[in-house]
Amino acid sequence: MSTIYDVATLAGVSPATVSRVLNGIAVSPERAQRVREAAKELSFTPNRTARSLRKQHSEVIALVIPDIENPFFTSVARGVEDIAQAAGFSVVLCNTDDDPEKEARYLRIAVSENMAGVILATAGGQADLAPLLGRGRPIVAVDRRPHGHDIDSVLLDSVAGGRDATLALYAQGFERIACITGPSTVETAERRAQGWHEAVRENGGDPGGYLRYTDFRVAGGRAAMTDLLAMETPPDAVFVANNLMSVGALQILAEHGLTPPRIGVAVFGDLPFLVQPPIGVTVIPLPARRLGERAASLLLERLEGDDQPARTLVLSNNPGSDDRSVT
Amino acid sequence: MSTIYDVATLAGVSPATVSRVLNGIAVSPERAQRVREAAKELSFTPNRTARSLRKQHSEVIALVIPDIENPFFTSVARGVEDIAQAAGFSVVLCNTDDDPEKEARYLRIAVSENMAGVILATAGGQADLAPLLGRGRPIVAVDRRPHGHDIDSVLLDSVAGGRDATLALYAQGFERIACITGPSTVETAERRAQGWHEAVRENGGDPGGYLRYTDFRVAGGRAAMTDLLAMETPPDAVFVANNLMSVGALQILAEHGLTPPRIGVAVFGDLPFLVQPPIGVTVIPLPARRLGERAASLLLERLEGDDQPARTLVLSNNPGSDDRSVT
DNA sequence: TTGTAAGCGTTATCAG
DNA sequence: CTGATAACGCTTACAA
Repeated sequence: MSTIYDVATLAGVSPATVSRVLNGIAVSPERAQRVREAAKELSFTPNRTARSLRKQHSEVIALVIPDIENPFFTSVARGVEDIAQAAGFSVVLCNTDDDPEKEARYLRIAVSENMAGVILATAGGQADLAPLLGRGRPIVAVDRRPHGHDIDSVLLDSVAGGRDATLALYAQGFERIACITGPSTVETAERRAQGWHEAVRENGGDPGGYLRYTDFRVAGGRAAMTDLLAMETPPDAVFVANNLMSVGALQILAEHGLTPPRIGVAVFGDLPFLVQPPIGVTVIPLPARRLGERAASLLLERLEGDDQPARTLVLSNNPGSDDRSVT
Repeated sequence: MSTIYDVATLAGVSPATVSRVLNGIAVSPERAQRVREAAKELSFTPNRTARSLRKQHSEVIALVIPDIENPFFTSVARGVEDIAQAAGFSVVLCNTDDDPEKEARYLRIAVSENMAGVILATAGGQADLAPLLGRGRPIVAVDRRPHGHDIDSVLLDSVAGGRDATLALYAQGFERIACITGPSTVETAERRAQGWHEAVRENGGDPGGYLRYTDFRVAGGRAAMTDLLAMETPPDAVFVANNLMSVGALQILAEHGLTPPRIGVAVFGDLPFLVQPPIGVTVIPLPARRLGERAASLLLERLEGDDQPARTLVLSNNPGSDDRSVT
C-alpha cells in the first residue's frame, strides 16, 4: 500500500535514507528514529518483489522433494525450515512426486522467481542445474545427489545402512534374505540394495532372485512383498530399503499371518506413526531432521559468499558415531 | 540471463511485441513465430519477479498450515497442489507449528511477496487478514475458519463427526465415554468435543471429568490417555478428535494391555500409515485431499475475478452423502 | 551522512 | 497490429 516514498515524505527524509534504515546502513540516529516512526505510522511493509528485482535475488529458498507425504521428507523439511527461518529466509516446499518433469518445472520457477538458492532431493532423472548454477545460485543436494554436478551434498550412508540391516538379519539366524528397494533410477535405492548384496555375499548367501525394485511407497512395499511370498522358495527374511515400503511389506506379512520372528524384517529408516513398536523388526533410524538442518546450513554459507570447493557430508546412521566429511 | 529486449532484438521486433506473444495477446502469426524461435534460441525464461512487480501480483499461492508433519495436512496440500498446478500457479507451503506468531509472519510475507492468494488453516489465534484483504488478495479458509472474517471456507463437519463417532461407541455398548480433543483455542477441537458432548447428553451419559484438551499431536494423545486411565473411575471408551492424537492414545492403551473391544475407541480422521487396520477401532475417514482441491478451486475462482459473497462449503465426512453448501 | 537519479525486467498506455 | 515510453518499488552508485 505505502512505499518508501510515503515513509520518506512523512519522515522528512529521502527515499534512500529510508532504504538505508531498513537495511541497517549507517544513518544518523535521530533520522533513523523518525523513519522508524513514520514506517510504523503507515504500517509500511517493504515490497520484497521490488527488492528482489533490484537485488537480483529474493530471500526465499526452494526445498524440492520427491514426496511430501513421506514423513522422512517432512522431517527434512522441518530441519531446513528451522535453520532458514532463523537466518531470515523463507522456505517454499516443492513436491515433485518423483517426476523429473515436475522437478524441472520447479527448478525453472526457482530461476524465474529469483530464488536465493535451492535444496534438492532429486527425482532421479538427470536434473539440469545449469540455469541455476549459471546465475550463481547455490544448490545443495540432500539425501540424493544429482548426476554430473559437483555441488554441496548432505547424504546418508545408504550402502552401510543396507549392509548393517542385512547383517543384523544374518545375526538373527536367517539365511534367505530378500531385498525390497526403490526405483532403480534412484541412487539411494541402488546403494541400499548394494549394501544388502555385499552382506549377502559376505555370508556366502545367494542373492539370486531375491531383489525387488519398486516405488518407494506403501503400495510398492505391498506389491514386492506379495511377489516375494509367491516364490517357489520364499525368503525367510527381508531387508526393506525405506519407511513407507516397510509399512506395505509388514501389512502383507500380517495378512499372511507372518510376523517376526517367524520372518526376519529389517528396515532402513524410522517407521512412521506406529501404534506399537514393531516387535522383532530391526530398524535403522535416520537423522532426517539433522539432514535438513545441515543442508540448510551449507546453503546459508554459500549465500553468504563462501566459495570453497563442493563439500559432501555423510551423516552417520548410527547416533553414536561421528559424521563423515568427504571432499 | 536474457531479457525480452534480447529476444526482441533477435526477432527484429519491439519488446512490447515479445511481451504480447508471451501473454497470448494478438500478434501477427509470422512475427509471433519469429519471437518464439528467438526465445527458444536464447532459452529465454521470463523474469517472474519483474512481471510480479509490474502486475502487482505473482503466480504463487501460499498454503499456510499448522503442522506439516501431520498426514492430514500433507494430503490437503496434495489436493491444493494438483488443482493449482493445473492452473499454472505454484504453491508454497508454510508451516506455522500452530504458532500464531509464525502464522502472522507468513501472512506478512504473502503480502510483501505479492502472492496471488492464500489458503489458510489458521493456528487459532486471531489472524490479521486485513493487509491481504485490503490489497484485494483472496483468502480461502480450509479446515479451520479464522475469527471475524467473512471469507470463503471449506470445512469438515466437526460437530457431526464427534457426534457420530461417540454414538457409534454407545451403539457398541460402552457407557463411560471420554473425549480427547485439541487445544481449546482451535475451533475444530471445540466443535468435535461439542459433538461428543451432544451424543453423551442424548444418551443420558455424564460428560463430567471425561473431557481432555491437549495438543493435536502424538504426544498430546499419549498424555491425555494416560491421564484418563489414572482416574478413579476411568472411561470404558474414548473418542479421539484427530489422527495423531489417536496414535498416541492407542500406544498408551497397548502399553496397558488394553485393546478394543476391552475398551472402545473412535477416531475423527484416518489413522496414518498403519501396518494393520486397527481392529475394533471406529474410524471416521476424512476427505483431506478433496478439502484441498475444493479450497484451491474456490481460490482460483476468486483470482479470476469472481466477486460473489463469501461461500462456505462443508464436505461430508460420509463418502456417501453430498457436500453441503452454506451461504 | 545524505540526496539525486539511474536502473532491475516486465506490462500497460497511448499514439501511430 | 505495432512501437515508444512510462511506470511498478526498491537499491545503489555517484555527488554533494
